[in-house]
Amino acid sequence: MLAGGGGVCYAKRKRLRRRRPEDVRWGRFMEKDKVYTINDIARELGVSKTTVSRAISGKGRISRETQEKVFAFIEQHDYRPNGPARALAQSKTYNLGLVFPADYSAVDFPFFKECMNGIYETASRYEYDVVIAIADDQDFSGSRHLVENRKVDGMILSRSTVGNSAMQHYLKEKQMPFVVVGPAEEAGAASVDNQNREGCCELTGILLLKGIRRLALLGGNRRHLVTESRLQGFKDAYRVQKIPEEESMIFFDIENYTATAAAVEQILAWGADGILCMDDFIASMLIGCLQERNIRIPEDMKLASFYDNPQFEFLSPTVTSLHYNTKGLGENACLTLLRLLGEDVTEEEAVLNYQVILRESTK
Amino acid sequence: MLAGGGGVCYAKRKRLRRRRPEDVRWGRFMEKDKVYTINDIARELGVSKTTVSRAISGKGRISRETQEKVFAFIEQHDYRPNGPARALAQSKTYNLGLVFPADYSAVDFPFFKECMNGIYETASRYEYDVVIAIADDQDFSGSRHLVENRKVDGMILSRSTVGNSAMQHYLKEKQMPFVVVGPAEEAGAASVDNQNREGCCELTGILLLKGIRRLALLGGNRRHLVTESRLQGFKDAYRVQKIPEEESMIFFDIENYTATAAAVEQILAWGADGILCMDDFIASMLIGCLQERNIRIPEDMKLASFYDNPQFEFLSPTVTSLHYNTKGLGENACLTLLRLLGEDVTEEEAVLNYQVILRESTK
DNA sequence: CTGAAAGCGCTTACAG
DNA sequence: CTGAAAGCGCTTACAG
Repeated sequence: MLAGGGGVCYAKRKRLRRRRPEDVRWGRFMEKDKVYTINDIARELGVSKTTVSRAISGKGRISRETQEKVFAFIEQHDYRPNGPARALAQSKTYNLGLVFPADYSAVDFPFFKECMNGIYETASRYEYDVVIAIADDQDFSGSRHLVENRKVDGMILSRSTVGNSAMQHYLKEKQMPFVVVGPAEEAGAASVDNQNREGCCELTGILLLKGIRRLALLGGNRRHLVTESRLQGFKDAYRVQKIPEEESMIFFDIENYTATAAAVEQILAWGADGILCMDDFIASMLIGCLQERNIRIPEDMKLASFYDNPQFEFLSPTVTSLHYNTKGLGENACLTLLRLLGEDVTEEEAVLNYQVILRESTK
Repeated sequence: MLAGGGGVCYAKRKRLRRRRPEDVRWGRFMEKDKVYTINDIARELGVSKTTVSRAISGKGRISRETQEKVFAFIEQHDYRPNGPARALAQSKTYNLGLVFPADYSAVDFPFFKECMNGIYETASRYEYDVVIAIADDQDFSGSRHLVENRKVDGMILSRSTVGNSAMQHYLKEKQMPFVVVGPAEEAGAASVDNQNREGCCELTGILLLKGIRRLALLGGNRRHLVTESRLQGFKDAYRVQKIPEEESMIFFDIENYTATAAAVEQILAWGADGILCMDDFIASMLIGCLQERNIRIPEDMKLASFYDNPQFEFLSPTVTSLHYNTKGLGENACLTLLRLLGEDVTEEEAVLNYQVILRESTK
């Protein structure tokens, strides 16, 4: 509602003549819930807007007294700086871009959810907002829009794929700071990662120690770099325990039931007694597939997986899996980016450890 | 890289003296990849920036010839308007806020993912970006930040809960346009919803027609309005088929395994021959719970669910469930909001139908 | 159809 | 420690 404005509503205002100084003085456009500008504060307090700005930002010398006066006013009238104005003056939006891959499956979502939560919370703590984009290697126009229209100060790429280099290259060329979650493609690019290789090595090692003799590995999309890291970890375990790799069988790109069933066929013919799945989605397809063939888990076949998706916690049998600190991963990605942006980040990084959770499927 | 600037890098620029007109004339700060402003275009083309602005926006009269000249230049130099500057001048950010609930469980994620995709794609089509917030009824400070710092033009609340009225009330008072996904709390607030009541009525009806005599309903969080809608649909089906409600048994707030097990106890004692779950998460816990007791599905107990989460597609038994057009829901939410913002939305809304997918669990 | 000018609400070198 | 002034890159009523 406008006081004295004659029923003029917000949405229509742009059709009116431009608001003029005298209108403000006369209170013609004063709303009940006035939105203060730095000018209003300066006027009311009898100081210059330079001073107000300094009090708020804390940059430059300012007397304690003046600063407190400004703070009191701000507090009382719930003043907040106008984002776009600040962004224009500082060439800084206080926005972070978060890029999701277009092709992630529903099962990856808990990963992205956790990651997003970590990023969001951390960004908020530093007064940044996060704007999203969805992109894949063929089309990252959404991300390009964010950089070209100067809507963000930096970006977080939430999954690195083998073919992602075009986008990373682009960002580097545009001098847009970015960090990638997972191994980075572009030389010198910042990245955060949880220890996929080490974790997979540990999990594989445990399976081997449990006496599994013929272990199969069901991998996901080979273009996802995480797949490669885990493969390395798998091989590491064989090396450490001096077991020849011939006693393993490896599959990739297991992304649907058909692929799973085909792999199972071979795995059974080969005589495996254990299967390691690179993610919970594969594990869930696998369980269905094995049950169909009346193969008992863990009696006939041991099973282990990654991610430790809470959705599969209640299935029977429960699946031994590797648990990551995904939220911490997001937090660290954000902290890393904030540092690139010149923020004074003093808080400690989250520790990105992993732990193997043993359940029925490997009993 | 800067031409003639002496190895000065972008990040350090703010420590340098302010860039002056003569620097630009002398090319002192010209980067290889110059970022053009509307002023540059005007100068190069020998027109005023007013004209350039008009050519770009298409507002006001402008000669075809001039417009084409401007377009050509823009195209060639890949000019994009500076977002913050435009936002400041127009009091319009071209950002939409998307509010996620803080408490959604992993199983809800496919829902939010689909919804988000729909929103993102639609927003992009209208040149809007989407910035996220995470909020619950107790704390919506993140959303408040978005409105108070004028970072968004409108908001989409991605789930309506019973206690959500505080936030909706706040938005209304601040005159921030918003639309809620699901039934709206605040009178007169815009909302989009898929037909939960109708869908649940249909699914329930099918179960009853299949000869299930004692049907139990396992509901989710009662504070989520979707729970209420589905309950109504459930009751509708009984009414339609003139079956007394005594032949049903209803539970709410089934959010963990303990609650599920407790409900199952009662359900079995009661002698149910069918169970309808309000979401896939409940269904997955239920399957585990029933298998533990060696109760066969569908022989001993029929089962049906909602959402049709692809993650559960490969489990055995496969579960009969209701499939929604969640992405369309997001699209429509976005279209509705864009209309509230005065955008000229001509495209048609997605149709939000639902369909029952029959699977093994009700055979 | 086009342009000069004022304005959006901030920040920041510069000069007291 | 404080302020006047210029600037960030757009838009838009107004006057040709």
